[in-house]
Amino acid sequence: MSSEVTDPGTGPTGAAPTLSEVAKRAGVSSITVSRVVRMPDLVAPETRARVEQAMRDLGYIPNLVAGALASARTNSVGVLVPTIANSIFADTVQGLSDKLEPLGFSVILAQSRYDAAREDRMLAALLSRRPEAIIMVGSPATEEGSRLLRNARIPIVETWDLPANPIDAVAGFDNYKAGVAVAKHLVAQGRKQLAFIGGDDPRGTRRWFGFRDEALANGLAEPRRLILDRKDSGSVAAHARLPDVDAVFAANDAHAIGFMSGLRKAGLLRDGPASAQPVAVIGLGDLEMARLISPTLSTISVHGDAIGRTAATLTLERDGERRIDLGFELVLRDSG
Amino acid sequence: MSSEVTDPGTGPTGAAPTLSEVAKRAGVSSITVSRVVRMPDLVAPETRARVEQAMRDLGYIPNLVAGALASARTNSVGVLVPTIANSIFADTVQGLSDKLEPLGFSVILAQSRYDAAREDRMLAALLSRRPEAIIMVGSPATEEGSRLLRNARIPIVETWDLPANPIDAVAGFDNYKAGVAVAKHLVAQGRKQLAFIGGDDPRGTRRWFGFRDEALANGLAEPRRLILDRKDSGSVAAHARLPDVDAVFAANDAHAIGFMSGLRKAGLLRDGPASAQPVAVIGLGDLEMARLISPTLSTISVHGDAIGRTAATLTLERDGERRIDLGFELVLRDSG
DNA sequence: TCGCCTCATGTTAGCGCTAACATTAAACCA
DNA sequence: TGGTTTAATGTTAGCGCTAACATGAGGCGA
Repeated sequence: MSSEVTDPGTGPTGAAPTLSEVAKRAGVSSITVSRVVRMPDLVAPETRARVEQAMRDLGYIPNLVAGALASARTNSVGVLVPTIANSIFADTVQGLSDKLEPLGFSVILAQSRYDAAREDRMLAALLSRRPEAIIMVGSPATEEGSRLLRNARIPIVETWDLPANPIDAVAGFDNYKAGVAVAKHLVAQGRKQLAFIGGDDPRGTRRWFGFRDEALANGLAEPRRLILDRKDSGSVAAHARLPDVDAVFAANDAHAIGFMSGLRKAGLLRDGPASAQPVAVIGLGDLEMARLISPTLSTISVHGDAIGRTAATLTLERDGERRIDLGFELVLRDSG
Repeated sequence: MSSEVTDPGTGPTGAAPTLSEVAKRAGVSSITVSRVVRMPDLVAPETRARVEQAMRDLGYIPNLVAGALASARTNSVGVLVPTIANSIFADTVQGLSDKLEPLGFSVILAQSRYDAAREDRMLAALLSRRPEAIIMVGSPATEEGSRLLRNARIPIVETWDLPANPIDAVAGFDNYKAGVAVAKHLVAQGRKQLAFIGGDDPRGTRRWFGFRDEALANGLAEPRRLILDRKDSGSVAAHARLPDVDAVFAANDAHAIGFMSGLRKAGLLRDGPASAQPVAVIGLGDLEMARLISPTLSTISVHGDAIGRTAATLTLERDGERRIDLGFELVLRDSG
């Protein structure tokens, strides 16, 4: 009851208060304070109350850096994405972080910017923080990156694809099949001159291969492939470079919408249904926008947040299936 | 020249190799290895080469957790955003991380999900990792959060707004003025029945006040304010709840585009210029999409990535102006 | 030749915490 | 009653690294 106020708090004078300062103030040993923080059930209620009061008095905030070193558990996961801005990967980061934060894990975020050297640097930087797992979009671009991850002896989750020889766990979908599905649909619609626009990153390329192979398998001419620079704002101009095509698969919704904008300028966009479109456009990602614009965008819907949540689960559970195919859906609307 | 291969690498057998294992293999003391990692210039070239070889042999990855504890420098910054998915805050995170990663800082990311209690928990979680600075969107929602940050004695950067009494530094713009600018423009266009749609978070509310005050100051009726749930997919339905309005300011581009979709269904959207629109629509954020859809979206353009970069600079430089107004621009296109 | 400086490397102690193993007192039981 | 369990707390050592302060060898000017 009587709190022995020997010192009214070191206050925000000097450095942050430590466990042992709290311990001294509460008249217990530091390990008892540590227990109050981590396993309060092991401490008698009165002692606990005294310690909690001391923590409040001093404004104690546990130092997880020291705790991590002592316990060899950092309670953090490293997350590597190509980019976080304007990208569907943000959904994945949100999904995994929603799952991990309540469990006391922190997310250390790094961006590779689609640059293999930077990716390796970021992987090394992440690993030097000793995360308990690494979740990344795609697979390491270099042998060196792969080696780093293999030697780390922690759960590694590759996402957004289904690599043939994963390092450890996988949560993604089959990008090749996505390309196939789009081509199949366009062929069924009677389209003849197909084209693919998008980047040349591994996943985009896999989509392209599926798209092309299926077109060829159906007796169509080899589709054109337009590799757009990442900054190539929405590929508005792409249409000029693709005369005569009657169907386009864009590697993401932003490119698709940009392309549609080019079509509109050329008078080749209708507000009617897919069958009325001179040029069919299919995107990938299923942004919220896709169903709000006119004509509504047909697209391959992938569950970015589910990928994140699944990846989080895979980092936490070491056993069970380590290769989760979250699939995709071809959502047909008015654009193609 | 002759590398004395006493032990061909502990290999990926047991735990990660430590500084002193590298030291033993290279025949130096651990501090020398530490120097090779951190200040290579202080080490003689031959010694350095020997140490580097040992590091390679063992696959040594420095343990920054231990280094941080010993040096009291974590080389990390905590970043708190309301949400990262589908949000313009992703630009800010990208901006700051692009600036900080090359300097060896890691980004620890946390989401508050617009929840004050979660925000406080996340702030405490971030601080327990002893970041060297905290960058957050907005200001702490609670007194407790504020106190935590004030006591942390590290640079704190509040962004996306210009709070009257910032904790430390600020990089943002005046949300109130943004609302004023939009109302002013709509009034000049001859619009009479204004409405505001968006969330009721602090920044959205500030925009609303500016918007309302300016409308009233111009003799218009008090604008309607429709508070949308965050999940309220694009506010397609909002139009039904706002009959008779002839101008709408949406707190973000997604809401604006959703509202336009509702207008289109109601036959109230033209492909012509702003003057031809029965209902003017202005967004905020200037997503890439804004200029690709039809009609193109008029919007308040804010520089999310510049906010991030500026925030990063403010964490690194303790002196100089600590309140940076990045401004905004009213970008007029065809929607209003 | 001596004192002094510089360069390269080493020694020592400790960052703030936790794992693992005491220790003590009370509770329990046959 | 004495041994054994259980609950509550403490002691000790050390996680892997770095700051701060030695140490020693060689260079160098007078």
